Amino acid sequence: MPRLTSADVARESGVSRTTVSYVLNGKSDVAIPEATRQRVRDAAARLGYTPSAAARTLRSGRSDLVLCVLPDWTIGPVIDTLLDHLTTELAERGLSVLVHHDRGPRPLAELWRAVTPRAVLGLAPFAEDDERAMRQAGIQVVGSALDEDDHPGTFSVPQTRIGRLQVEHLAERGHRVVAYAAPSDDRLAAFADRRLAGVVLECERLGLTAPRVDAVDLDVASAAAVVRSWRAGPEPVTAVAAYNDEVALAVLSGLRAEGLRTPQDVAVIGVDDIPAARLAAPALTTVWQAIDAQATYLAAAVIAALDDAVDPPAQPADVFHVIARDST
Amino acid sequence: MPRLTSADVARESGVSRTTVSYVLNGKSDVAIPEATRQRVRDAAARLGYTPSAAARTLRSGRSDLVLCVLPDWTIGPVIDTLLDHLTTELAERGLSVLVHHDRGPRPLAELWRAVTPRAVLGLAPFAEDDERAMRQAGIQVVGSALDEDDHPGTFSVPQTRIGRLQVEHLAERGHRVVAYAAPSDDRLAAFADRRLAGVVLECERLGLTAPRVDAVDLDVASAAAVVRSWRAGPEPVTAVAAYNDEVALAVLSGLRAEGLRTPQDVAVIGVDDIPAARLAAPALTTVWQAIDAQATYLAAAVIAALDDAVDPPAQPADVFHVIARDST
DNA sequence: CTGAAAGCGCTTACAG
DNA sequence: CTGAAAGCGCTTACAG
Repeated sequence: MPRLTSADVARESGVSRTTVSYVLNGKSDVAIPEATRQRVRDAAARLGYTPSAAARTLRSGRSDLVLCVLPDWTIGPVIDTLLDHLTTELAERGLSVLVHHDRGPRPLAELWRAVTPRAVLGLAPFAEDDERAMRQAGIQVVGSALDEDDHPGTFSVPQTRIGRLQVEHLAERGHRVVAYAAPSDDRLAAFADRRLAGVVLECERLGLTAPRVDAVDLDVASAAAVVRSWRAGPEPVTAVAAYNDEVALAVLSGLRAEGLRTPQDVAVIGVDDIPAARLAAPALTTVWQAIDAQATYLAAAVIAALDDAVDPPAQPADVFHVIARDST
Repeated sequence: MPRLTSADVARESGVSRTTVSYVLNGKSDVAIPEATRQRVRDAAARLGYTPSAAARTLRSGRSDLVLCVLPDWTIGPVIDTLLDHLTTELAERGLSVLVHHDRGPRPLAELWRAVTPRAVLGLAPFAEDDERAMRQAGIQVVGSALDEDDHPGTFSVPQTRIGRLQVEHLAERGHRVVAYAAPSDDRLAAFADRRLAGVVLECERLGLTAPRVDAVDLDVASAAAVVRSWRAGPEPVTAVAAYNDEVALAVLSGLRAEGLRTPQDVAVIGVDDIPAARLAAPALTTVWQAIDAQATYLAAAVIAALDDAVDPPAQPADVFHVIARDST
C-alpha cells in the first residue's frame, strides 16, 4: 500500500500540490479563498494525510524534533519530572521531545545525524567537539553546566549551591564536624564532586572543620562501617551531608546499625526529596529542587535558541530549598 | 556553510556518487576494486562526511530509529534499567533507541509520523487505532500486555503473577488475613488493578479471606489512618501486599506511627527492590523483576519483528522472585 | 567495473 | 489566484 502524498490530496480536492502545501502549512501571505482552503483541508482529513517528515526535513533542512540527551547516570525522579514538563511545554510549540539515553559505544554524532533534530538539549555537559559539530550542522545546542558560572546558551544547575545549603542548614543546628557521604557509583562523580565542593566551601566560610569524605554503598553493612570510622578519633562527626536521598538513607541505616540516634548523635541531610525520604524513620531532611521552574526555564531556553533570540531567558533563582524534617 | 554531500566525496575521490554510495554502504555484490573502495572511504573520512538521514529515509522509506513510547506513569527504576539495556542491545544492530514520554495532548500519530521509525515499542498497551495506523504505515509494532495471555507480537509482563507471588509468600509465613495497599496515583491504575487481581486470585486459591483493599498515599498520616482501619474489626489484617516498594514504605511508616511491630504484628511485602527497600527499618521484603532477561527479550522481539522472523523469541519465564528480608 | 538518470515527497521561487 | 518546475541528498535499476 503506497504512501499517501500531497499529490493524492491535490487530486482529491482538485487543486495543485502547490496549493495543498500552502493551505496545509497555513501560509496566509498567499491569497487563497477560504472555500478552496476548506476543500483542501477536508480532503486531507478524509484521506488521513500526514506529510512525510523525511521529505520535509530533506527539503527544509530542519525537523520538528528536539533531542534530549541524558547522561550516563541513572535517571532520578528529578530528571523524570523535568522531561515531563519539557515535553508538555515544547509540544505547545509543535516540537516533539525525544529522549536518548547516552549509553553504550555508539557515538553521539551518529544519533543526531540520524534524527536531524532542530535542537539538542544536553542534561550533562557535551564533549567539546560534539558540541561544535552540532552547531556546525545548524543544530541549536543547549548544554548544561554544573557550576555557578553563567555560560551563554547553557543551563546551569549549580551543584555547589546544594552542598552549601546542606552545610548551612547543619551549621544552623549547631554542628561543627561534618562529613560528606559520596555515592559509590563512579558515573555520578561529576555531580558528586561539585556538591562536595560546595560542602567544602561552606565549611571554610563558616569556619568549620574540613569535612571528612567517604563513599557509602547502598547497603547497611557498608554504611555502618563508614559511620564507625566517622565516629572514631578525637573529633567525631555529628552531621552528614549526603550526595542524595538514597545515600542519606544508607547513612541512616548505618547509624541505626551502630546504635546511634538521629539526630541527637548524628544528623543527616539528603538531596532530592524522593518519596522514601519523608517515609524514613526518622523522616529525612533534604534539599528540594524547584523542578517546575527549571523545566520552564529549559523549555524557554530551547525556544529562545530556535527563535535566534538575542536575550536568552533569565535562569531561575533560588531553585533549591531545604525541607527540614526529623533527621536534623 | 552548505551541507557535505556524497557529491563532495565523489569529487574528492574522483568517482561517481553511485560508487560512493556502493562503497559506503558496503555493497559487496558490486565488484569494486579494493583500491577504489579505500580511496572513497579515505575521502569520506577526511571530509567528515555523514549521509543525510532525511534523504536516506525519504529514499528508502525506513529509518534506523526505534521509538520507545513510555506511558503516562512515572518511570520507575525498572523502566530505566530496561531502557539502558535496550539501547545497548539494539545499538549493536545499528538501531538507535529514542524514548518518548507520552504526555500532554499531542496525538501519538504526530510523533511517529515525524520520526518515521523502523519500529515502535510500547511499554504500555497502545490504543487499537494507533496500533493499526502504525502497522499500515509499515512500522513494526511491539506492544505490551499486562496479563498472562500471550498475544503474538506483544510483550507481556504478567502483573497478576506479582500479586500471586506476594500472597504466596505471605501465606507461607502463616498469614490468613491480607490487605492490598493500592497506589493513590490514578495513572498507575492499570498496573495496580492487575496486581490486585493476582492478590485476589491467590487468596481464593489458598482459601484465605478476601483481601481488604485501600489506597495509601505516600505520607505517614494517610498510611497510619489506613493501617488503623485494617486493624479494626473482628479479623485484623496481619499482612500487607503493597503495589510497590514506595507504597510499602508508606505502610511501614504507618505501622510505626501506630506503634505496631513489623513483622510480628503486621508483615509487609513490596515490589521493585528499589535501593530504599533494603535500607528501610525493617529491611523490606519485596518482589524483584529480572530486568536483564526482560530487556534481552524485548530487544530480541524488536529485532525479530524487523527481520520478519516467523518465530518470535520465547518470553522469559520466571522473571519474578521474592527477596525475603525482615519485614515478613 | 563505473556513471547518468530517475525518483522518494515535499516546499517555494517564479511564471502566468 | 493557481500551477509547472526545480531541487533538497540519497539509492538503485539500467546502460555502457
